[in-house]
Amino acid sequence: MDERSKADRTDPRPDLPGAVRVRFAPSPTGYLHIGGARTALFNWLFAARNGGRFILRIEDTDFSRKVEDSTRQITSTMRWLGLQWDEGPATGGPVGPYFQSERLDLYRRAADELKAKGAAYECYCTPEELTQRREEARRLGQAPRYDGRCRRLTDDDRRRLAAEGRRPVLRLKTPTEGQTVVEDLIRGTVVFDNTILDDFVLMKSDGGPTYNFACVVDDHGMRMTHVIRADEHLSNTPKQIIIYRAFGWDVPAFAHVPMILAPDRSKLSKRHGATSVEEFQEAGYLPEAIVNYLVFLGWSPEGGEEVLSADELRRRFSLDRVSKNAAIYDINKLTWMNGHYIRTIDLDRLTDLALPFLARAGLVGDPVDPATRGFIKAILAALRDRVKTLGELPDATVYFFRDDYGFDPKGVQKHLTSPDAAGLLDTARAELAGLARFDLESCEAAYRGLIERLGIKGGALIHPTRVAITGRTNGPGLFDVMTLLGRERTLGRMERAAAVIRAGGPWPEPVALETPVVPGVDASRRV
RNA sequence: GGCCCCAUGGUCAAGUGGCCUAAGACACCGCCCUUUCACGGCGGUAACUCGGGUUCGAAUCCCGAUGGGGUCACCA
Repeated sequence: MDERSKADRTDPRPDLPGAVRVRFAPSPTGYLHIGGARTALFNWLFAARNGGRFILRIEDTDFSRKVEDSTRQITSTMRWLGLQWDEGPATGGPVGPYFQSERLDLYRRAADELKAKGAAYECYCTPEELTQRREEARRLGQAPRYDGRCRRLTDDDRRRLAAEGRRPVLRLKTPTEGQTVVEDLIRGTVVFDNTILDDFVLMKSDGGPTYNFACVVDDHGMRMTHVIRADEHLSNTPKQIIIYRAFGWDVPAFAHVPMILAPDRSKLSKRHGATSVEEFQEAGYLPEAIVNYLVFLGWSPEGGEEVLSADELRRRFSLDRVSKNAAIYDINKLTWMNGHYIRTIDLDRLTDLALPFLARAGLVGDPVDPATRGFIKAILAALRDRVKTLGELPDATVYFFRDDYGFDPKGVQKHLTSPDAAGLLDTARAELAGLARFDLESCEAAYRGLIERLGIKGGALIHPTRVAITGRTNGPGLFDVMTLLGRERTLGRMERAAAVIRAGGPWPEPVALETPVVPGVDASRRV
């Protein structure tokens, strides 16, 4: 039993701010994985809830080439989500550097310390030899473990082997009996038999640390009080605890959060479609929706609420309400939640968020002039509860920006083919033309009056008009659309439609827009 | 395969021995609202993996089986 891994342990470094210190330690793979984002979120929330600090550390010991770009990508996405770190890249902090690639001397010194203590030793076995022995063990049905033969090397042996040109690795002398116990804040007590461990590698022959070693040296060096990470690391934990013990260091508290799985219950990977938050960002999901959705994947509040703001979350998050079972992420629910945020956030903010999507589709300039911005804001007010992602905006709004919008064949068929449709449009157009003011109330009053006089159903006039001026059968209320378009464009479109009806077609095809599509996202939503 | 974790509806989940003839949300179906599509409202279909225990009583505790997942590198 390790008493030191209890949650209520004291701060090992009172001189550092925050009693609680947690970290998110991604490797720079080029994007922020959805699972990583949730791990980061849980850490961030835990720190906030406990008045602690959230540290970002980049685990780039094996990603020499594109570290900078990847880091930029990850940090910018984290900022976009609102997960600001207290210490880390760009912000710095008292226990940096926050890139593992810049901490090599720290690992080397730590390695020397273990070697001096006799807790670790050099091993000159080559990868080829090890692979060979592993295969042989497998063939004999034995566990492929390193046999510890280099533990017994003499100084002469080492000189000789080095003279052969062999570069050694550093291995830890692991206990051959007993048990290592992980007191996990989420899983409870987890016991591992030490016999399953072999003398694993701490430092590679190129002088770099292995993951487990770097992780321990850094978590200790950065004074982490809690290590909150994905479940897949649970089986690494006994190794890490043994490293802490070899140094004589305090062990932090561990909390292994359940994994996020793909719909087929396997580990989330690229073949499942969208796996990075950047992809969702591009498809028009809002950060608050992603955060809200992600936190509910594995955590639930005491009340039955489903929608909580980040501030609320920061006040209420707790590790003891994190569930133990892996969760499958459901794009449907995320999309629903996104729709919820689209229709409830501040309209000006929604407008700002929408702008880039419209610009990318070529519907508006970038930047937009104030008048256009106002126009877009008004459109959004009428349209916001009809879209679930920002990515749908270009298609849903084309006809406000262009006159070459296409006509839905079914809509035309249904509402613009009857012989008197053209006449009806003409009559209505004349009515609208005579209006003193072209506002929502006047338009509606005019139409209601006309409908009454003609003795027809509202839809008989409203539907044809809608298809004529928008090309489609759905959208905001007709009078909203009319006033948004203005008198001139409304009347012009009605006149043009009447002409096409009389000519018997043809009706323009829908224009092609560049709409960002996330693989796997759109497909599964279109049910 | 060894080791470890997990197991309530299609999905996320509440539930910590009696309040469970098991909440809520998404999705789905129906109805209502309505000029369309949405939004919203109302209602419905749908679950405690199985087998043993413990107990007066088990979704809740224990054991086993089954299933799913993770992990077993000089990757992180």
